[in-house]
Amino acid sequence: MLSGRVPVSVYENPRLVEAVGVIREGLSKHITVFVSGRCRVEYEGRASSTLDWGERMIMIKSDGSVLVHRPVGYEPVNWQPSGCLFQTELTGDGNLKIKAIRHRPRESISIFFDKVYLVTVLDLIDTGEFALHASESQMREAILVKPSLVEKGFRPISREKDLGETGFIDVFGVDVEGKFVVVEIKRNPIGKDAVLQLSRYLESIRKKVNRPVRGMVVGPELRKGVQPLLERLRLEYRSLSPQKCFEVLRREKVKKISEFF
Amino acid sequence: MLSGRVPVSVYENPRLVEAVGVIREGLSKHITVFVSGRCRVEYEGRASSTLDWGERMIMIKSDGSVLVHRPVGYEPVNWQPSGCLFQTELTGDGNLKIKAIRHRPRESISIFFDKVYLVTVLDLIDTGEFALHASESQMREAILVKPSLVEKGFRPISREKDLGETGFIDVFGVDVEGKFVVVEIKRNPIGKDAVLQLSRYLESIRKKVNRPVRGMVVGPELRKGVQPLLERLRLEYRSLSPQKCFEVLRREKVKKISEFF
DNA sequence: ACGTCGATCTCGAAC
DNA sequence: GTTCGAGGTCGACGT
Repeated sequence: MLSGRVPVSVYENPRLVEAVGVIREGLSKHITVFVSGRCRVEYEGRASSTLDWGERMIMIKSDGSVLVHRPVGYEPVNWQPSGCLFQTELTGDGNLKIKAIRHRPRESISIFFDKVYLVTVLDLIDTGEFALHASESQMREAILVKPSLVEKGFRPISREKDLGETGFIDVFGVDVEGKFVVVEIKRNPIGKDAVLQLSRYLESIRKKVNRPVRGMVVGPELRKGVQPLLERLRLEYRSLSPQKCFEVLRREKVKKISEFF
Repeated sequence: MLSGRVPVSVYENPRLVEAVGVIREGLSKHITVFVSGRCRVEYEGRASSTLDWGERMIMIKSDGSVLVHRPVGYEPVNWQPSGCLFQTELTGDGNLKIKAIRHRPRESISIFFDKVYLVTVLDLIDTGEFALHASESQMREAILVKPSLVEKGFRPISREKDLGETGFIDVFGVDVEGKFVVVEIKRNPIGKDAVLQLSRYLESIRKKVNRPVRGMVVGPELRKGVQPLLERLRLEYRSLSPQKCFEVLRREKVKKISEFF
C-alpha cells in the first residue's frame, strides 16, 4: 500500500449537499465512487429509458464508466461505458443529480437521488494480471504445439488460412499419408453450423487443389443430431477438451522454462 | 421505508474473521453484500481464468449473482450469473475465501482476500418500473399502428410470419397495388447481413406464392456499401428512426386514453 | 431442456 | 476512424 493513501472513505447518511461535495471530489480525483440511495434514472441515446424511484447502488469508476445496479440481476439496469464526463449538482426541487455524458455516440444518463444512504470513495490499486485459459485460439496453439492432439502423424502447415470470401480455416495440415486435412476447432459442443461451415471451407479448397482433402471438426463433444450430418458430408470428428489443451500449453511452458536454464 | 429496516450497514477495516461473520449473515438474509479489499480470483467452468492480487470491489446480490469489479472498465473482470450457492470461510493460510457455485453449467469462482477494507450490507427495496423505449419490436408495433411509416397505402397482413427453417419475417403486407411486401426492420444501421437475410426470406416466399413480392429493409440508415447490394438484389430501403416510432406509439397511447374517457 | 436472436450489447483487432 | 467478429457473452422467447 502506498504511504499515506487511504483506500476507502465512507460517508453514511450524508445530507444531499454534503454528498454532492464528496462525489465531486471523488470524481475530480479520478477514483471510484460508490453511492447507494433512493433514486430514479433517465437514459437518452441510442435508445431511451426511464427507471422509476427505488433503492439502488451506483458505481462510478475512474475511467468514467457508470453502473446502476438494482438489488437483483447480474446486469446493470442502466449504465454508461468508459469515457464519460460528469455534472453533479442539487436540482431546484432538492434532489441530488448526477449526469454522465459521453460523445460518439452521444448519450447521457441522469441519476436523481432524494435520499443517499451511503457514499464510499475508493482509491484502489489493481495491477494484477488477468488470464483466461482454454479459449478457442489457445486450443489452436495447443494443436500447433502438439499436432497428435488431432491424430497420430498429423503435421500442421498453416494456421488461420484465408479463403477470401468464405472465411478462415483454423488449422490446415497433412496427415500421415500426405493427404490434406482441414481442421475446424470449437471450444463448445459442436453444432450443425460448425459442420456446415467446415463443409463450405472444404468445397472452396477442393476447387483449388484438385486432390483428396479431409475435413475434421475438433471439440469437446458433438451436439446430438450432428453425427448423421457428419457422415452424410463425409467429415470426421475428433474429441478434444479445452482443459486438455490448457494442460498441453502449461506443460509446454514448463518445458521452455527448464530448457532456458 | 419499512419500520425498523436499516437499509445499509457498514463495517470498515474489519478483521477477516469478523468479515466472514458479516458476509455469511448478509448472504443468509438474501440481501446485497458489497466487499472491497485486496484479493485474487479463480474461475473454473465453461473456460477457466486466474486473476492475480489486486484491490477490487465485489458485489453479491440477493438472487445469488456475483460481480468482481476492477477500478476501471464497464464490465466485471469475473462474475457469476444469478442462482449461486456460497461458501464463506477462512482458509488455512489465513485468507478470507468466498466461493460461488452454480450448476447448469457447472462453474465456480473463488475469491481470496488477504485484506478487507470495507464490508457493506445493503437491504434495498426497489420496485420502480423500468421502461426501455424504441426497441426493434416497438418499431414493429409502430408500423402496425401506422402502416404509412413504411409507405403510403401499405397494409400489413401478418407479423412475425414463420418461414420454417429460413426464419421469421418482421412484417408482411400488401402495397397500394396489391403486391406483396416483405419488411425487415432494424433499429440500428442496416448492414449487408440484414439485406442478405431479407433476400433469403424473399427467395423462400417467391417459391410459394409465384407472384411478384417486394422486399424492403426499414431502419435508421444504411451502412456504407450496402446500397449497391440492395440494387443488385432489387430490394428497397425506407428510412425510419426508433425515435419516430416511439413518438407514434406515444401518440397512440394518448389517443387510446382519451377514447377511453 | 435446447436453440435462436437481440442488445443502450462491450471489447478488441484488422483494415 | 470504421468494420467485423467473439464473448465464460446475458437474457428473452419459442419449441
